[in-house]
Amino acid sequence: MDNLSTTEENYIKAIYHLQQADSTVSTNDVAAKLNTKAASVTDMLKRLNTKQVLNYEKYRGFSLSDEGERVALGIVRKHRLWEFFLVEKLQFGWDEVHAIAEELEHITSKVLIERLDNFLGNPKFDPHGDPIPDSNGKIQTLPQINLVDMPIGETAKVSAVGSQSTELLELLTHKKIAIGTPITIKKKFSFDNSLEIETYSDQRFTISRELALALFVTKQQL
Amino acid sequence: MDNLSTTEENYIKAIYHLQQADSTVSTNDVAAKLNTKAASVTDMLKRLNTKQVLNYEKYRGFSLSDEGERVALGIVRKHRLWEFFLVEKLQFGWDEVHAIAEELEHITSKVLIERLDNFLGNPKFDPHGDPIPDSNGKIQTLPQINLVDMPIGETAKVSAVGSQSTELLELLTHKKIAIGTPITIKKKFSFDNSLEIETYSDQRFTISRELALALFVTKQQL
DNA sequence: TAAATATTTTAGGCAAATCTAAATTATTTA
DNA sequence: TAAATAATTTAGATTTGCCTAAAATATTTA
Ligand SMILES: [Mn+2]
Ligand SMILES: [Mn+2]
Ligand SMILES: [Mn+2]
Ligand SMILES: [Mn+2]
Repeated sequence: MDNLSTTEENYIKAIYHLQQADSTVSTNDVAAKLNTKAASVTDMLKRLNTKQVLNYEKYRGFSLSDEGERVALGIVRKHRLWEFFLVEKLQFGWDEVHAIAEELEHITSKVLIERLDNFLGNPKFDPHGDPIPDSNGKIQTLPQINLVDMPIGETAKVSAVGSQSTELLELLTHKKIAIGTPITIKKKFSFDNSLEIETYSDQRFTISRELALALFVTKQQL
Repeated sequence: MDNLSTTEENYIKAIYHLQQADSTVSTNDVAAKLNTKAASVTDMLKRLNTKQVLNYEKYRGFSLSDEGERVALGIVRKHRLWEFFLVEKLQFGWDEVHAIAEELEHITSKVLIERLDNFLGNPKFDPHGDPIPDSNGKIQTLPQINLVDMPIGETAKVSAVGSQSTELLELLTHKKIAIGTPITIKKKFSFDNSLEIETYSDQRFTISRELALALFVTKQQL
């Protein structure tokens, strides 16, 4: 059920992520995500169907098989563990690691990834707050909500970011907000939908709606 | 001068290593090293010639261009740094790392390898004792000799091994010999060409000619 | 040096992954 | 519901990397 090419793995992962966001995924969705053409996607869908990782009926749609999902989770696991390594051990910024992890996720050694996991202390979340599947493909999901949906007076910890852009990282670094930072909503201004928040006892300031939309929080401990 | 495929990189590295061992390299040599066929090698030689990494004239021979050598040293650098990482940080045995490094050496990020180098403490030699080229492609060569060529009474440190087999590793582990271990030649037996050696003050024993041939030593400090 | 042998290259073909353009099928809209 | 539009698939090419068999060239040997 293995011996998949890097290209096939990238398709499987793309379909997995698209399915997470919206259970019905189209040929065009995949083409857009992978910067390729619909005709190329159709070719690949037929191959993935033959390889049993996809259930595909032409013109009717497709979805990952159980085996396909297992494969996808394995790639996601590798991607996120490598991202964690790059940020924690090699001092990369979270905005720099995605492209590198996109290559590292295809290194095939099974034992390598298990040892890397141990070396890193078996992290449960990557630098963007996304959960790292365990070796069985189990994902520890956090009950997280968008910061704009949190009621006034409540406190929760930043658990994930909705974007990996350099611009967001720059802003968060400047405001000393990171994954794990506790945030309390102090006030909401309806004029521009900005929010007044408190991070530590002495840190109280206003953030834009755009920024709040890019932050997810949870009351669970990370 | 970049955008080389993994396959092209593997050919360049193979030609580099073959040139190190013997300055004239044949099509068949490359085919043997890469487990492929002479006709495939010829195809690739033409492509590498077009890409300026190889000087090639049909039926007359070929050799890496300066640019080709630069590329080769970059791949060797990545290969050996990753091997060092696998052994030092992830507790792999030296006999397990080659295949994994064979994949990792093709990860493209320039900054990744520089940060990895720093993270590892800028090692000069890989787990097999082979020198790691610096970021400019400079190699720190040690004046090393084969253990069988060392005179009686002299002491030197193990600097490299001539094989990466599990069998050799098992034997060296059992005899407590590693890269850096000082060895003194005590006696040579002409009957079977075995050698009596001393490692630490209280460790004195005989090794076979086969084992001695697999060990290289240097008087310089590692 | 001429024949035998070995090496290298060419010819022709195949599979993976991609593309554009055209055809087919599904969905929307009037 | 029929036409228009959108989505998907097919047809036919291209590039990379590889193969086998045959041809060309180089080297060795008698
Ligand atoms: Mn990828
Ligand atoms: Mn991530
Ligand atoms: Mn390789
Ligand atoms: Mn090595």
